Amino acid sequence: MATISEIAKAAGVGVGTVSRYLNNEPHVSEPKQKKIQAAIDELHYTPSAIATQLRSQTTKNIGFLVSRITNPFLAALFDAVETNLKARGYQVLVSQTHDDPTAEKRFLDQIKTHQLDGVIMASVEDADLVRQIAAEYPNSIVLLNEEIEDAAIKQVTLDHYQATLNGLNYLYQQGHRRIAYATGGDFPSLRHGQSRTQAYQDFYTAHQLTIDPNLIYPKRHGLKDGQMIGETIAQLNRAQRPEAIFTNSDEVAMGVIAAVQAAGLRVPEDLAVVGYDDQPMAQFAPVPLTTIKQPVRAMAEQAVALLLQGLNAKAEPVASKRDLQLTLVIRKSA
Amino acid sequence: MATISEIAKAAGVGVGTVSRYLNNEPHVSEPKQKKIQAAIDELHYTPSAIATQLRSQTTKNIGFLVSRITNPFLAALFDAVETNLKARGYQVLVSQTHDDPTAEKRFLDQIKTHQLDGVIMASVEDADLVRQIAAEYPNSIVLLNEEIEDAAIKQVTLDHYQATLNGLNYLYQQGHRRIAYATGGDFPSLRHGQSRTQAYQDFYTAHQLTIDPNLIYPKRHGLKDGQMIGETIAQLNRAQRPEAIFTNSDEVAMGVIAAVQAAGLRVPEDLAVVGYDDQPMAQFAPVPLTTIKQPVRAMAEQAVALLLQGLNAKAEPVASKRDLQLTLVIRKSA
DNA sequence: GTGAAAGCGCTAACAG
DNA sequence: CTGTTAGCGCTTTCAC
Repeated sequence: MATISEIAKAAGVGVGTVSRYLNNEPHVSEPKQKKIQAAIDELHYTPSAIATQLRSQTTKNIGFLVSRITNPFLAALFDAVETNLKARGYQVLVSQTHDDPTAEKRFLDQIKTHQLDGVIMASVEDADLVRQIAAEYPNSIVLLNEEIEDAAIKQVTLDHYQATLNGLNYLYQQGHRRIAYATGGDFPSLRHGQSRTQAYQDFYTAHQLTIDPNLIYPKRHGLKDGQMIGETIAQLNRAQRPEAIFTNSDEVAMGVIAAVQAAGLRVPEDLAVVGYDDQPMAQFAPVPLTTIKQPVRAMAEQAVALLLQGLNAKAEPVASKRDLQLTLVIRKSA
Repeated sequence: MATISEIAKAAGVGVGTVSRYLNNEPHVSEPKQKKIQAAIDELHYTPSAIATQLRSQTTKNIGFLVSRITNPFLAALFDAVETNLKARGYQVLVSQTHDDPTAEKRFLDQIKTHQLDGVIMASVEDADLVRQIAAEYPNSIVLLNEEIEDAAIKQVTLDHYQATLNGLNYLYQQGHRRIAYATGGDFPSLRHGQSRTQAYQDFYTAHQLTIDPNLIYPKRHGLKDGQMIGETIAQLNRAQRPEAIFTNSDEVAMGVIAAVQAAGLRVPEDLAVVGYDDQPMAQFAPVPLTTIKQPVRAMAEQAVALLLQGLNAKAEPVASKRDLQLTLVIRKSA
């Protein structure tokens, strides 16, 4: 594997000149340019990125952390982030936690070892750890799709509280009073979904209704989980059964729909269902899904801008908050 | 940011000793170990991964190339690959081509610049380029979900020909004779899908049927594409309309189902549909999908083993071919 | 056991 | 314009 000094020798010039030529700097005479290029071609030379990284103390690598990329919403988020970052000359490294905090820790360690210039976290397992690392490297971390109560942490924030309220109120307008709620994490979660859960509680209070604890499904976020919830609901008798369910992800919603339909219930007549995210699949569900659309592109853009403005001195403009609207998309399921 | 020599100085030892300590090598006396550890703690030292990489000429980074990670099947493949590789101490870097050959080229360049120890390609845009790079770095590239006619290229191969034939024969047994075919790429593609397409042609020949060119849909692989195909089919009159359609991915199949159902046709009575991949979503489709299941885990394992055996001297056993079965999963759509 | 020193391949500062 | 040199932080001989 040829090195820069071999090229220098072969071209009969100094290594500095080769370096300058490689980096398109001025002050390299025509004849030497030709000789250098000839040497490069002949020896099949390719500069070593690692050496450059060591020199420049920067890798141009950004880490992206997710619980699992098979979650379509997270995949869409990654898609947008990667496209964005690649266009700016960065490579993206993906790590999945599969809900394991140690995986998150190992991931974050890479910023300490300088393998990563920065990270975008679309999942967080251990909020305290994140706070701690963020305190040490405030410019290298940004949260996307997760929010932590901490002004010092860069994060993309959306008004999930209001969006949830909108969804719930829509259901209310349709005449539903017994509305079940399937959270994405634990209930109440300390982070993601906290504001959604808060909205659920406030909604009940505002309408002077009482929450039926049996209608809270603090399950995980998969299709299978939704299916289990749907089966549970289908077994309830008429009085116990909720009239509608607000879920925290389209996947859960689709699982619910499949299960209740299999049990002979109709959607939305017997059970109205509202999803969250507006995944592409949502409109192709057995009953097109009413859901809350997240502005994936804008979210990714803002996350990237937030991160890059911390890495580079030259501040990039951060996407405006105005683009970060969550909107209720009404379809046939509710 | 503390460096190893600062630690050495603080601990009153030589850098070599610190390095040995860090790497758990023997020959470091107890007292020095303590002093070194104390210095490390005090200065918050973390070794620089880049320097180690430059020294060792290896990054422990593997690249994974896909057209787009939002394709659920590719996401599942990545999930399996990443999990596998992480367990072996490697980090995975994802690049999406979005069907752009230049993106593929930039990606492959990283193996020349030694940013990546190796790559797994789950998509290939320019087969010639891949052949060329693979010839140069035979140990650093493995193909997954793509096959290129070239014995010198490491790749995970499956019998798509037979699987396609099985799917088609199943449709034949159900009494269908006019069977449409939606390929994943161009028809005939030179790579992926080539064997599937070949099977389609051979199937027609074997049953002494004639292929109706109008029943070939050489579209791309998304939900939207499937939807368009479905709309096209729905507009055909009874005589022109196919009785069944064999698609090259579940996404396309689901798009087709949604569109024909929307147009008032019944599945499978008016149109039987067979998918490919057996994505999780497939069983939750409006009509649970008959499809061909790909052994994702085993495929990923074999790809990783194939790659690692090339990178390390110590040969890892490659997963057996026997696990790489494609199986027809019969559900309600056909 | 352990310190000193020589690089890994590149860039940037400094003389000419 | 351009060659030389000094590191970036780490590992690995090689003596002592």
